Amino acid sequence: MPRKSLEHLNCSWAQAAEAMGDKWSMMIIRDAFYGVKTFSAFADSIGISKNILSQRLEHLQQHDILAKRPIGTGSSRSEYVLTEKGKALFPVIMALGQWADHWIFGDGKAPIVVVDLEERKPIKTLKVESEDGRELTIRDITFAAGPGASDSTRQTVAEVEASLKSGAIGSKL
Amino acid sequence: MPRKSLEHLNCSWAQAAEAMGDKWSMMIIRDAFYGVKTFSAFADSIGISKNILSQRLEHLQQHDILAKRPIGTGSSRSEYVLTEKGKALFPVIMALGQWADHWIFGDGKAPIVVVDLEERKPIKTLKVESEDGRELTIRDITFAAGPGASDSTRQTVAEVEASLKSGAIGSKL
DNA sequence: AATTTTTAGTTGCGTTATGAAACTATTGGT
DNA sequence: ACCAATAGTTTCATAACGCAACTAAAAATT
Repeated sequence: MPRKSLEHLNCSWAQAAEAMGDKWSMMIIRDAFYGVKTFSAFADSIGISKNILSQRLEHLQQHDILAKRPIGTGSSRSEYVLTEKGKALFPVIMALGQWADHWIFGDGKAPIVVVDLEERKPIKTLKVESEDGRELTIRDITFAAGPGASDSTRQTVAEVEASLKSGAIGSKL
Repeated sequence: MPRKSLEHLNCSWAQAAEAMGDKWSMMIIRDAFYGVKTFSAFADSIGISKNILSQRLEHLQQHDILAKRPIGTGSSRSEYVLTEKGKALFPVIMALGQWADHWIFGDGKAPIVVVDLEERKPIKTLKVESEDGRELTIRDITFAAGPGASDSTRQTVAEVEASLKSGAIGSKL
């Protein structure tokens, strides 16, 4: 029984989970944002076995989140850096850190503070907002079938608007 | 060799990864936000084996992300719902979905659209911002030791400010 | 009221992934 | 030329996964 994959699912979160959804990949990405670049620096920083690290670096490269490139010019040694796609995880990583800061460590007890280099002050807490800037909770939104919805349910943006008026597919908590 | 845990690490991301850092937990949380509540609904929705689902629901309860409660009043059957701590993952889940929408499916091809119930329009893309509202990239921030930094490096907010002026511990990408 | 179906799990077992240590090969420093 | 560090790969015991079969209680159906 080969291990189950989520890759075939037409779902953003399934795809995200497949790309970075294990604890080692998450720690490697965190380290990459932190500025860690070399194999042994990753290994030392997160205490991962070298064979597993090797595997995960390969996985993250295949998903175009990390890229392996020669260190400096003309060196045959290499380093791992975030791609554009990887750097785009910035809001995800920040939101996750803020969540743990608040809900695991408690406010004012976070081991690491993320600071804006210009103002030298902690960054703003990420919030979900409507197009016009109202702060939203889970009760204020719904999930609707999008233009890339699977198979026969494919629809245009206009059709999504229509489906929203007549119930949509989302749910209230 | 027991499986390695990140629980002892004094790091927000390690704690977050330990709590929700595997693909099944992520999918269960996504489903919970979507409104899924019962054991079999989770199983059908994400195609997970029942023994693994059982384990993960237990894990998420232990981390106070999900709570098990009787369905309706006086019923002996139960359902799983997000706790306050679980609901606080809202920005994380939204940021992750937006990332995959853009970088895996491509804009305008997302299978699911998250819509503001009031305006009936897609929600705003989450961004990292400074305290005064400037949009920040990874190059605009640094990581500094916080008040809860481990062991001997513990310091006050004032000391963090001071350490920032003299180099800090963060890095540039 | 008796029967069937659904729900919510648990148990057993073969297969896969992980983790520690040992091993290799290349590079950098002295 | 020598020694240490870097960047992995290989080996093997053990833990976790995944399927199928099983159980027990509640809900629905006859």
